[in-house]
Parts: sequence; structure tokens; C-alpha cells
Amino acid sequence: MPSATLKSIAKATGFSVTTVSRALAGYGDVNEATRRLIMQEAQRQGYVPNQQARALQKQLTQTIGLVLPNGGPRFPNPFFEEFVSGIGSEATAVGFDLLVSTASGAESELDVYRRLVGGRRVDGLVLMRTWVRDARVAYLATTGLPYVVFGRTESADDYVYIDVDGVAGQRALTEHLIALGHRRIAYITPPLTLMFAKYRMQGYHDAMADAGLPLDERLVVEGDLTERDGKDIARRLLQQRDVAPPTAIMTGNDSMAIGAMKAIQECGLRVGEDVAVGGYDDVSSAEHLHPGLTTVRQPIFDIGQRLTRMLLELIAGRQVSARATLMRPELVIRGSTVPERIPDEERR
Amino acid sequence: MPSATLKSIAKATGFSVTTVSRALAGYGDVNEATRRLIMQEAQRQGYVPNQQARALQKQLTQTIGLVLPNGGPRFPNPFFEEFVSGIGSEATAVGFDLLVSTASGAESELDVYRRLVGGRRVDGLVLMRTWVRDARVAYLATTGLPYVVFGRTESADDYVYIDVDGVAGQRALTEHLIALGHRRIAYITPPLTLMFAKYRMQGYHDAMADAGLPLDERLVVEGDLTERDGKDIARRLLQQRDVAPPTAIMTGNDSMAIGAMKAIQECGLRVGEDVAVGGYDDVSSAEHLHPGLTTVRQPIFDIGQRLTRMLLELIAGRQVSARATLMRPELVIRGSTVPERIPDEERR
DNA sequence: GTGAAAGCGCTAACAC
DNA sequence: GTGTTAGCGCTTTCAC
Repeated sequence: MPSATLKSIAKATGFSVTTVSRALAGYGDVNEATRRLIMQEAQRQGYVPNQQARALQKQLTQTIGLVLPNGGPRFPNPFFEEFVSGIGSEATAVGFDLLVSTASGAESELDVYRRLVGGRRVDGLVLMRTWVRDARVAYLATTGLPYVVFGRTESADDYVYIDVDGVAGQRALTEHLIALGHRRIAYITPPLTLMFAKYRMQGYHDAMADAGLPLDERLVVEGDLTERDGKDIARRLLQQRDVAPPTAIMTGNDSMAIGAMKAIQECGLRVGEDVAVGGYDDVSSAEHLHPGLTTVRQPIFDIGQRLTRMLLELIAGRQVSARATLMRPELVIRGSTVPERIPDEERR
Repeated sequence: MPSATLKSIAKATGFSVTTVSRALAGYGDVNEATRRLIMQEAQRQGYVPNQQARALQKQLTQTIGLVLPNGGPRFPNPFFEEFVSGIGSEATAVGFDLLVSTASGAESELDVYRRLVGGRRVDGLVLMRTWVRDARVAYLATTGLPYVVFGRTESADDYVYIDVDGVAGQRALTEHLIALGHRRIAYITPPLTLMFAKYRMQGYHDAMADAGLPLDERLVVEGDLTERDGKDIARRLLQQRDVAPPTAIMTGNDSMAIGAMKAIQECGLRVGEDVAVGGYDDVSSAEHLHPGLTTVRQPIFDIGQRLTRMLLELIAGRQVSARATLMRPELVIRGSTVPERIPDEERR
């Protein structure tokens, strides 16, 4: 069945393509009877406007883009999923679709951005997981295409972003551990080329300095955000002979924290009692671990929504007043740092 | 900066738009010197083909679509995420992008399909979570647009699908429980309008019948796939006075199983020892629960990939030989059905 | 080898 | 109110 077009409706009703277009678009200068007739015929033929043609003509795609990062360590799944849901829910609410892409094969991630922007595939972009020096931001700044960013960079480009205060988050977690009496606090950090890793490192340093505690560089190790790496590194930290082992281990995300918990248990130690563990993100499984994982919560879904709302404003040509938003993370305390002494208390 | 087009390159090189197009497309009938010149100029201008225009002309969008189901109970997150990753990785490997959409506002889910198909936004679609009678399948069958389906329906339409054998999966889990000596096995089923729920119910029935066990209808309850519902229903099952409580509870997915485990613990009972629990899906947190959750694993990511590969075949106009694929699920046994008697054995 | 012309389906001047 | 014309950027006959 050849699909309905303005032309097919025009032919069926005897009006011109232009009139049909205007009637369907709801312009006021169309005779009411004509409009009804055209509407009816459109309905009858099951007319749906060809989005490709419309996009070409109006230079607007009604689509926002998201490129999944694949450089560096793999993005933790739960994180990504919440973010996409947040973006999608907000975008589709106003009739925008979400185009998800990834670099593949010979194509670099930046190539994907060039393809989406140059190919006019999207009206705007959402960036996630920023690098200290981020080529994507630098590139987009030159294109004029609207974009919003989750995270910050060290560049001076003036873009709209939302970030969660990593300094405050890591600091709160570290202070929590210090208050519990910990002195030797290890930190498995994500690669420091990632902007958020730098901020969190800062928070760690600040808290230690404020408490007058020395920083033992041997307790700071870089991990790749995977559970496996968290486990390997934690084991090494606990088993090294020449250095006093840490009594607490913080990690750059919850996946690594899960790995660390496993390593601790395999060393015959008890999580929370012998060695405390603190994660980051508060993924959904964090509370179901045993013991529950103390971690820093980031409202990912919410951020996705808010960023998208801002992006849609930019696309509409309006100004966004709050160009820079720094959100407070929330420390979530569970058994991995504070053992539940009376587990029966929970039962009710 | 006005962006590069065939026209701008034509003007700069003195050739016609046609020749530029052919040179860039790699046709053989272009003079080698001309081609080099044009390529160079394209490079210099940073030319990227306008995807909208190309799509309009070729009637091909290089995009596949996925509509997130929002009718019925919410889809469990980890599931969705893995599936999207599988599709995305395969699609982008051949230069296709993934368009993700959702129904919103007054628009029904079917409207979204009509919009994507009629508006020529995608070259093909991936359907997930089928209903016993699925309007989407019925609709797509009339459009001629390529599509592939995760799951089956009761319609006679001849579509390409992959499904995981739910009868076998639920049967294996049930038999596992029976072998452990359980006789009163409760089942919290997803709504039976979902096709997979029907199959799994069948597997449960089959296993019970084969073992000569009676089926107590009071132990079969419909849940909405949320953790909350799993918890509420499990509690009711355990606390009912007039009926002997179940010694084992199976649920339609892992989220409900987690809820059931909580209910059991709150009733002062031990999961795995007093009451066994079996889930479905094997989401990432299943193994980190305490005790670990016995469940049925489905290779979601893999299925997403395979479906996408098939869809791309269909889009390319080729036939797909394996139109119907039924995969075997894998029973994953953990502490929620078989308590670890010597927990120290794990430490090494 | 290269170019002119037509058209994908739509919208937007500009006439009448 | 309605129709004519032009054009978004690209590909594709069909001439020469």
C-alpha cells in the first residue's frame, strides 16, 4: 500500500498540496469546510507526516542525541540506564525522540559527534562523563548546536551543565569514616583524567587534611571502575606486607566497592567490622548487599530530566538562566561502615 | 559558519553537484584526478552528508527503532538496559543509530509505532515484551516495515522472533524445588496477558503434574513485577491462617523475589532454610543478595544483538533463515534455595 | 567522465 | 481562501 502523502490527499480532495499542508498544520486562513474535508481524507488515508521531509525543510529533527561513551573504563550500567530513562521521559513528553549512538569500528567518538551534528541528525546533544580536557565540549562549542553537559571540564567554554558536588560527596564519606575512628583510609580512584575523579580526590584530601591526618600515597590506587579491578586492588591493599593495611576502603563507584567487599571476605575479614567500605553512586543493588553498602547517592534520573528540560529550552531558542548547577550528593550510611549490632531489630 | 554541502564543494571545485556526489560516493566513473580534488575540498570544508536529505531521497534512515513499553507493569530496569546495550552495540557496528521512543501524554503506544513507521523515521523496529494478543505485531504485519520480536504472541503472523523457553525455565526451577523436597510451592506470576507469563505458568504446572503434586490455586497470585508487590504478596502467602503456608516461593522476576525475601525475613524466617525463593532473569544484583538468589538466567544482551543482526538482514532485503529461535534458559542455583552449609568453604 | 534535470515530501514566500 | 513557485540537500536517470 503506497503511503499517504500531502499529494495523495490533495489529489483525493481536489485541493492543492499547499492548502492541504496548511489545513493540516492548523493555519487560520483555511475555509472551515475545506479543512474538515481535508482532515477527513487525511484520517481516511491514515496520513502521517513524513518526518524526513519535514526535518529537511524546517532544519529541525525533533530529536536529541546521546552518544554512549566508550573511551576509558566502561560506564557502570545502572548509572547509564537511569540517565537514559531520565532523558527519554522528558524528551518524549514534548514529542522529541532520543537518538542513541556509539562509536564503533574505525570511527572515533568524536567522529560520531561530527556525524550527528554535520548530518543534521539531532537538534541538540546531551554529554555525559566529562574528561578534564574534553574534546567533545571543545568541538561542540564551535558548532553552535545546543548541548548540555552532565559534569564539568577544565575548559573555559561557557556551557550549560549540571554536576553533583564530588568534593562535598567524597569529603562527607571520608569524614564519616574518620568520625568512626578510621585513620588509614584507602581510596581506589577512577582515572584522574575523568573530571569527577579529580573532584572526589580533592574531597578526600580535604577531609584528611582537616582532620590533621597524614595521607599515605600507598593507599591511593587507580582502578578502572569494574568490580574485578576493585577486588584485585583491595586484595593487594590488604595483603601488602611492608605497609600497615587500611582499616577502611573507599572506591570510585559501587561496582568497585562490591569487588572490594568480596576481597575482604575472601581474606577472612568481616566487612564493616574489620574493614569498612564506602562506595559511590548508590546503585539499586547497594542496599541489597550484605552488609548494605555505605555510599554517596547521586540523583541520576533527576539530573537526566533537568538537563533535558534545559536542552529543550536552548533548542527553542530561549535562554537558560541556571547555566551552572551544582547539586549536593547525599551520604547513605549502611552496614558496610556501621555494622548492624542487633540485626533482629530490623524485623518487625 | 554555513555548513558544507555538495553545492558548496561543487562551487569551490568548479564541478557539478552531480559529479561531486558521485566522487564522494565512490562511483567508478569519475576521473581519478577529479576525485582527489573533490575529496580534498570535502575534507577541507569538513563535509558531512546531510542525513535528512539522504534519507528523504533514498527512503532509508539508517536507524532502527525501539519503543519502550509503558503499558502494564513497568519493565524491570536491568533487563531493559542490557537489551538496549545489545541492540545498540550491534546497530552502531554497521553505522545504524538507535532511536528510542516512548508513548507520552495522550499518545498511545500504538500511536508511537504509527508515527515512527508513517513518518519514515526508522528502517526497522525491535519489539519487546509481547502480549498474548499484541496489537503492535498486528499493526506492523500490515505495514511491510521490517521488524523483529523478543518473545512470542498467539497470533498467526509470521514474524522473526527470538524467545527464551519459559516453559523449560520455570519447569527447571520448579523441579529443582521439588527435588529439594518442597511440596507447597507458591508462584507469584506476572499478569497472564503477558505472553511470557503464560509460558512460565505452563512450566510450573507441568513440573507439578509430572511429580504428581497437587496444585493449590491459593498459592498462585498475580503480581505486578515490582519489589513492593513481591513483598506484599509474599507476606500474605506466609501469614494466611486458613491455608498451610508455602515452603517455597517462585516469582515472575528477580525484583519480586527480592521483595519476597524481605517479607520472609520480616516474618522472622530464614530465606533458603525456612522458605526457599526462586526468581527469574538473573539481574546483576541477584548474586550479591544475601543469600544469593536462585534464578533463571536469560542472555538478554546476546538476544538484543542477535535480533538486531536479523533485523539488519531484513532491512537489507535478505531472507532470515532462522525465523523462530527458542533459547534454553539456564537455572542458576544459589543460597536462596540451597543454603550454604559451610560458608567458610568459599574462602580461599 | 561530466552535467542538466527531475524528484524524494514537505513548508513558505508570494501572487491572485 | 487558494494555487503557483521555489527550495531544503541529496541521488539518480539520461543525455552528451
